[in-house]
Amino acid sequence: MTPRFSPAEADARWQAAWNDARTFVADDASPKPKRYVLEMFPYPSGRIHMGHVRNYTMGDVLARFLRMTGHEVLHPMGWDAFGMPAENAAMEKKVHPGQWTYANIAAMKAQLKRLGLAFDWSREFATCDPEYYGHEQALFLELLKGGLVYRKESAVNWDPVDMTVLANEQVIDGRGWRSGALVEKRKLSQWFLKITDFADDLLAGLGSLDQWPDKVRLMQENWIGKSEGLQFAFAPVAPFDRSIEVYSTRPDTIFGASFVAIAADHPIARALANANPDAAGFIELCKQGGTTAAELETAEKLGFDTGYRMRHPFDASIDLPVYIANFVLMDYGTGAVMGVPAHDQRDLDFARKYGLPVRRVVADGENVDPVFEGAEAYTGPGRLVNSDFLNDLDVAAAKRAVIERAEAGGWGKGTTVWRLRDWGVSRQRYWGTPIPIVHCDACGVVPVPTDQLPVKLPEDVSFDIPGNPLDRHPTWKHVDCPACGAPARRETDTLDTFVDSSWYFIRFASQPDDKPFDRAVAESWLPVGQYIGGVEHAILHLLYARFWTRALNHVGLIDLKEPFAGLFTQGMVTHETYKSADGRWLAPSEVNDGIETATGDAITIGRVEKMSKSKKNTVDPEPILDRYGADAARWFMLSDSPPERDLPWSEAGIEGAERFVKRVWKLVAGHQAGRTSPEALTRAVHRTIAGVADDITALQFNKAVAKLYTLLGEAEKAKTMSDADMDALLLLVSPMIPHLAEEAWSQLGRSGLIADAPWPVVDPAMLVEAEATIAVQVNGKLRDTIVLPKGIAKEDAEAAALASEKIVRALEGKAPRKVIVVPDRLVNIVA
RNA sequence: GCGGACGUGGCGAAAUCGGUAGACGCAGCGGACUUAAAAUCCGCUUCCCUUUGGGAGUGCGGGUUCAACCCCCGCCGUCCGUACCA
Repeated sequence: MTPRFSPAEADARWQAAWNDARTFVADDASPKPKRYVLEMFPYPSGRIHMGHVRNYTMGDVLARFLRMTGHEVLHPMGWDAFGMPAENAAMEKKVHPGQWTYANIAAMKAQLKRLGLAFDWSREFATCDPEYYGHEQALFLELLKGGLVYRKESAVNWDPVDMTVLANEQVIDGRGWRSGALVEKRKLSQWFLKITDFADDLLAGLGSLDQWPDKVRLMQENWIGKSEGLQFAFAPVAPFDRSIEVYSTRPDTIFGASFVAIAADHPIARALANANPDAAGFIELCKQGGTTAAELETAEKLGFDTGYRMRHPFDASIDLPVYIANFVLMDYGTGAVMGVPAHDQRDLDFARKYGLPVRRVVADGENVDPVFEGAEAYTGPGRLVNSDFLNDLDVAAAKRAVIERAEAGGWGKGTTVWRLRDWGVSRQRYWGTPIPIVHCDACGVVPVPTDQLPVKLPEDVSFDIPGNPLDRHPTWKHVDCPACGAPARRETDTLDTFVDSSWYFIRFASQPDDKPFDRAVAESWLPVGQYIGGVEHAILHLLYARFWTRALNHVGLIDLKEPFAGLFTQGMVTHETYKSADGRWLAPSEVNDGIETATGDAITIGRVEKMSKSKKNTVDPEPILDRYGADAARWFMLSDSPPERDLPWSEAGIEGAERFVKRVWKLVAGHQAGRTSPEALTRAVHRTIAGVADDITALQFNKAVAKLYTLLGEAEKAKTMSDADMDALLLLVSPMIPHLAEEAWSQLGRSGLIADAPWPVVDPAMLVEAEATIAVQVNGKLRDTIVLPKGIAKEDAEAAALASEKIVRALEGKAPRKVIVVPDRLVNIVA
């Protein structure tokens, strides 16, 4: 045995061995039970970061463990390779986006390989490969045929910096999710996917995802935003002559209505603005309001009385004034609401400001007073009061009654309104999947025939000026119509990159040349058993992928609705932040022992935060691998913090991990064949086999790590260890520190790769202990512990406890009034 | 505002069903080895009291129970998500 383990030499050697033996190549035809482990594939920025290391290490441990426990495991890796950064690089560095992207992929792949991840690299692809996006174009056309794609002129979110359209999901606080620029509204002809067709099913499906975090399910539920209510028309009071459609989830409170409010860009408001400068001024004022959370919270409810009056549908004697109000949104519901101040907080604020009636129509306990006094609207349950034919009904029954009358009278309809909008997928960018459509003056929209796919991106493009290079390319868009042969134009928009990531997991499972995937093979792997990634994709990617899978199911391409059976969202890797004496952020490498190395000045240590370039608190994985090796880095990523929580990176932490790796090697190097273990050690080994298996299955790697530390400590103390126990220990650590495990396995003369060895078998007899340490309490306070045979009778345990000297002393002569015995755990004497 | 998660030593954290709180790691302290240091190994390490020993202790205040980090009620704090959604 070599006295030292040298990762610098051994890591690469074992990585090559796995590669040569095709150890981690998944076999579609395997008779073993199949498992699909997937981590969210990375954007090829050029360098991996610690977040990648953590993410992929977790998936790797699970994948290796599942292989060891008899599964055929699919654990693939690829690249989410289209997107804006490549175009930005093209502009800044005068390099083609493709060249930049593929160079980045090569660099990142080399880095990932150094981690020794058990990936099936034979299935690797990048979404910017023409093969991949060609198949994506075929799928797009299938969805078009299936009626799930349409084109519509609509107001879209325009990002003026990236010069492209954004989906609703990609606008955060009114700003582009990538550029951070304030989003503008523009009218454009856009391609949409009918995600709203599946709104109900996407919502219902969340109920079946019991291996997803509740948090993510809730976020999706809120995003889909189902609400049920009544949409109805208010009739005008002459001389006004237009009715107003409103939507309300509380039609039961209709007798409490005291005004109608319309959005600033409601057609009636705009018509009025043309005639009335004051109204126009007010509308202008509304538009100035900010959209950030803070601004909205403090924004005052403002209204403009149009002078119009609407008739109450159940009481012709009530006229409701029509206001233009700044809190009503045109793009939700009908852009108009009925105001019921007593039972809606916004309406109440508004009514108090403009002196409108506030009438109670739902009883708050005993309080039925029609004059509502409070400052907080009552939104709880209760029976209806002051409401004519609704009186005494509860809220739900009253809703039904109003909807029924509205429908019978023909002036309203029970309606479900969704927050979810159809997914606009057109992007005015170059580096994305070309939308496979030709526009012909005679034939209109013509799909590119399947045998002409892929529609490839042209190589000769320039990024000298902003805008879409495809649109200004001299020849690319000029083609003949596939239907009639007349000169026509290609669609120059490309698909949102979230389309690319909506089906890559299917392509990983099956990748024939002639079609996007083979249905039977794909179905044999899917759904993904365990999907691991950041919670930042809780809505965008995870909702789109769920939709896309349903869409493929809908057009008959796959028998699958939910792509990801299990989801795990891991925490971030964080690090302390440092600031210099004059307030500059400092990188960890610029700091030594509280001093800025360059200047010798004392620094300020800030909070522990997510690693980010702007705060300079990143740690590059590559030098860590150089210095400590892959196993220590992997071990640290799994240690201490529960995987769903943030992991604070520290130099001391990685050194601790390295210490563990060295200790394991030392144990192996000192191992002598043919000896025996003390029974306690063998018991510990079996306890640990069972415990670590449970912990890995539950993705509680930190607990598995703790158990392995304990076992190692016991093995070190024992001084002598059987071959079987030695092997078991190596097998247990092998998913986490595979390079050392292989090296030890080989040097101990074991045959084959440890990666191919089965998980050790637990001997249940070894889990049964002969004795139990029993806590003895007096009045609930611990006074002694006694060791008794396991399964001892309650009376005997009680007698042994009462015989304890410490207990006699603690009782101070008092007689026990009651004794509680929990078998093999404790005796509590109440005196 | 609404929704959710969380709150345990100096730090990251364990505690499977209401049953010995703090496993394991980091940092720290003491010791061994060494000319010395590093590395390594051994020991200690929740806080308080003078000890054999005792007391307090899981954000705060109550409650249920023989027994509460765990269940209930009310607060406080931190983080995340989200929004004039009618």
